Amino acid sequence: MPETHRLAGTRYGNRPTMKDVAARAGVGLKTVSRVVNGEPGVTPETERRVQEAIEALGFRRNDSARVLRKGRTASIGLVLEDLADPFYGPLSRAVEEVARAHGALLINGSSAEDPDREQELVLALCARRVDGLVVIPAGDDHRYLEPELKAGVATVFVDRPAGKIDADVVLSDSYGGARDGVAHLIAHGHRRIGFIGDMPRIHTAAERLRGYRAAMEDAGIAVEDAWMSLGATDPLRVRRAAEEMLSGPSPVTAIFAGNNRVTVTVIRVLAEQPRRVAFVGFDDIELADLLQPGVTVVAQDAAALGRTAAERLFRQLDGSLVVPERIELPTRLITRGSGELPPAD
Amino acid sequence: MPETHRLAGTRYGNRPTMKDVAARAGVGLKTVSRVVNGEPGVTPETERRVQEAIEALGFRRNDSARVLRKGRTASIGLVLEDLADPFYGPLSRAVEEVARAHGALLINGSSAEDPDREQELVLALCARRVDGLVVIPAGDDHRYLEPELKAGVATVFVDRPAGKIDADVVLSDSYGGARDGVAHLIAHGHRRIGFIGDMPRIHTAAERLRGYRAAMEDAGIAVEDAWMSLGATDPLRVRRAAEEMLSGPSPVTAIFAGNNRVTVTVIRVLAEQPRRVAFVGFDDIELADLLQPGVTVVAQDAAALGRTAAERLFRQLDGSLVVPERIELPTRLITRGSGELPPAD
DNA sequence: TAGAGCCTGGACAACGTTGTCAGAAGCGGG
DNA sequence: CCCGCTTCTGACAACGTTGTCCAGGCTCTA
Repeated sequence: MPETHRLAGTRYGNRPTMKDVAARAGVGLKTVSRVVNGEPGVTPETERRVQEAIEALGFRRNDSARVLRKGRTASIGLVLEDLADPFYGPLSRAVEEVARAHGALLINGSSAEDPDREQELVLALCARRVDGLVVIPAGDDHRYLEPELKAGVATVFVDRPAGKIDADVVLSDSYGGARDGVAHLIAHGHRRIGFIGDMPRIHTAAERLRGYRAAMEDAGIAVEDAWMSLGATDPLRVRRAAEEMLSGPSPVTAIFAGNNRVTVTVIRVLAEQPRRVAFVGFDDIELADLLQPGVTVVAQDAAALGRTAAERLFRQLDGSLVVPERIELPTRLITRGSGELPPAD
Repeated sequence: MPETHRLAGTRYGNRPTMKDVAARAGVGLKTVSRVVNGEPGVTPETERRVQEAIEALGFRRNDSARVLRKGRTASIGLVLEDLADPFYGPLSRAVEEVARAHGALLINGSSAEDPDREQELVLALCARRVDGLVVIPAGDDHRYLEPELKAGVATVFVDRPAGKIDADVVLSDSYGGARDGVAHLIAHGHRRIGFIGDMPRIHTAAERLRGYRAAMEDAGIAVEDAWMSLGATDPLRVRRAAEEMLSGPSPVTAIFAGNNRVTVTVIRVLAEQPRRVAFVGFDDIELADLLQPGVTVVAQDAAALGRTAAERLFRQLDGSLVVPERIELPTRLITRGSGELPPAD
């Protein structure tokens, strides 16, 4: 009575299993398995009968059972900060493409920059036995991953290095990029340059700050505290920070922004200013070329970050990689106008 | 000999199981299960011993086995068109938040607007026994999902309706939004208005085209074929289409763009034009307010689409929803300047 | 002190699949 | 006509977890 399936009544219907298919096709369980997996040694006639039964019952192999038996899940996990951030979209997509090329699915989650949530997510992924992990870390202590690494879970950190463990990491050259960006402003005559960035506990933020300081020092400029705002993340605080450094006793004539979110807010503030203030931002943003003036940025290639990380991940899984490495991708200064404005004081 | 674990030598190390933990803690298998799941009936002293063993071995529960036993995976699948598209980032994030609130993980994939790839992804997700699916369909025939629906896989379609099956769907009011946007241009004196949109086989594209036609008809304007470009997706073709309708025998004085990608390209083209051409785009874009002139758009709330869909999904899983419904979310016309320019001919 | 009842812990089966292995059937050659 | 070989098929165990059920030890009361 095939109807019992629908009548069984549990809200979550009983799905047909290979056993059901076998019964319907009048063959053995293993034969169904063979057909489903395209293994050789099945007569065309038998295969047809099995296919028919599969079709009729709407059978789909239960991958949980398969994974349990085989050990590999053909899925990888991606933990990032915020899927909605335009910087992570292309990165995520690049990871997905590589995963797809290797027949793997992508499970992903946003840590919202919260170390606990990061750990929770990563461990949940490990419990699902993902074959590998791509992590954009929020925290700075990843020793909780030691058992996983030992167990052979491939792991690559992206955008920021892992904390207190030895693991692969793929980064953009935040320090060099920021230094070049600030040096660019200095080369155009600026000396009072503001820096607005994220909390220095975030590696990239710290590196970009370091790049800013290095460029200033190289030029022999003493940085004033009032020129730096660290940890301003939400638009309101960024706005306030920008307005303050533009109106203090020694107002800045140029601003360097530490990431894309800061950039969009600062651009808004600058658009309201009576005088032209030079600007360079870290991360490219869409339509930057169409603004007046065009926005000069230090661009990093988010897709390349994701692709590089994912490829490394699968090379770990191949067994062709053993020693963790640190890969740093270059950034690119794109001049569009805002960074080439002269000081206006 | 606990060392055998490390020595075992299979590249994919043997992970400790509950059995190993039980042996080490000197308790029964089920007791470990109880501790791991926080079930009652374990002495604090026993629990401590078990926890210690878990810690020492780096044990993580194998969720594949758990799923196999329990039937639910606590994960949902999201199939969309392109994770890298800024429209889908917030949508995806919203789905994730709702999933998280329900203790579920999110698996997602991009169909790249390819129906076969959509089906492949969806079926892979079903094989993993996701509890539910949020699908932004690429194809127009979803009968392949019938067995899944029957089996109780909660399913919600977003942004575009399902094809040939009866399922929940959450949409933006593409027709109404486009009609309003075009009517807005007409109200500002335009009569020769161009439309550049995606392939009409995509539901939203067809609806927006329908809205355009409706607005034109309402105003008694006969639409010329040269004013419409359908299926131009890549920047080059969009550019060509825009340039053609701006230079023909009866050049348009305004353009309506069918989605965000078309919008950014058209804006570039218009910026190069000697005369001012009015513009309204479907979908809001970042920094639209800072361009000269500001970009008038018909905005849809991507996060709300995702949230609504996901909430409906979990209500299906609760069992509180039975009858598929079609929910249409309103759009909002945001005037910023480009849509209020008068005709310049 | 015996009996009732509770609390803790463990043995065992089951979930749906795949790997192993052995049996059955078909076929050709001696 | 029988043997041996190949080709196809199926029985069975195992993967790691959880649900069921029972046993043993304890406390409490009469």
